[in-house]
Amino acid sequence: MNLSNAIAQMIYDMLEDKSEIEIQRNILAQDLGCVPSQINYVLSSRFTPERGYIVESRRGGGGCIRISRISYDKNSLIMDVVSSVGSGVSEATVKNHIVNLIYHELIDEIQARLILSATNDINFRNLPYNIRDVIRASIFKQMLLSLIKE
Amino acid sequence: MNLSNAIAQMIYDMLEDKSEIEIQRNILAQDLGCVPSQINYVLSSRFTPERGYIVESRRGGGGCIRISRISYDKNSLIMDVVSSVGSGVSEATVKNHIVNLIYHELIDEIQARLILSATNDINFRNLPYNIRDVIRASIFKQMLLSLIKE
DNA sequence: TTGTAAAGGTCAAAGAAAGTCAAAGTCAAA
DNA sequence: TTTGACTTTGACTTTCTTTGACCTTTACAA
Repeated sequence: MNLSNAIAQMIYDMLEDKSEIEIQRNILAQDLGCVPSQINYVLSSRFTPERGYIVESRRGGGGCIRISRISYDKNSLIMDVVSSVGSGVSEATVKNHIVNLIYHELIDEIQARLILSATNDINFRNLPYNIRDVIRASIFKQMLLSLIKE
Repeated sequence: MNLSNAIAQMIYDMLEDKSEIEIQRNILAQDLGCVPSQINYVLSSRFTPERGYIVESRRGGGGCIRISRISYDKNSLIMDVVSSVGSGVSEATVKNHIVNLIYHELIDEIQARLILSATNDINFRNLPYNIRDVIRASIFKQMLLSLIKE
């Protein structure tokens, strides 16, 4: 297990029973024996809006980082995801959306697996990269739309 | 016995008592005294959907390859479909399979809609015809396998 | 009012995996 | 003997992580 995953896990744990936590970047980094900017990396790669998190911070003396979970209106979440996906989307971004959709119980594990396997890069092996993301976006959106079709 | 078979055998052995393993490509290659990309060759030639395997991976520091095996007996009908789909499949054929799978209650309505929208030709409109069926076949098989994973 | 220390932010380079692809090699069957 | 499927190899690519140098913002004391 790499460092970033460990840090992420620690933050997930802290968010277990609260919907919002405040951390001090330098202190957390010191506890973990890592460089402070690593915390930023973890936050920007894992605690994204796609996954349903908001990250805010305040600099200067007494500064801190606040991480909170967003709660969505369920009915419009899927449409929000559809419209936030542009003409192309990476595999990693799809994964982020899926994490959030599962969290909000809009899809179950099996449906998540179906979407992930349909959008997996393995299916596009022999296509040029710029086209892969376009096809993936189309598939992802079609699948999401099929979920709300009545 | 050639190298590829030896590698495959080693992986089969590791999967003997677990249904899922994680390996590190470079380490395995080093243990075996082969080039890392040989592992990819073995995986893509032998650990295929038709044979009931799902292969996933993560790059970068701490990256790894996860190989999971599907149990044949439980869902032999789905596996039959997977292996009857060749390297390419038409939209119409997918539909026929779906009807059949629903009839046998192996998938529900929502799952059927997900599969149909993922394999819909609309997603492949800017691809040449000969490629469409290949991509569709890959997606269809990956999705079916994901249903019986675990 | 201003200077300074104490936060956090940004970015790019280096490192650490895995993936791709095509050329070359092997070998058995026609 | 040729052909074609399968295998082996290695150069190059893509993705993700780690690190550190430098930047910006803020609170507070002088």
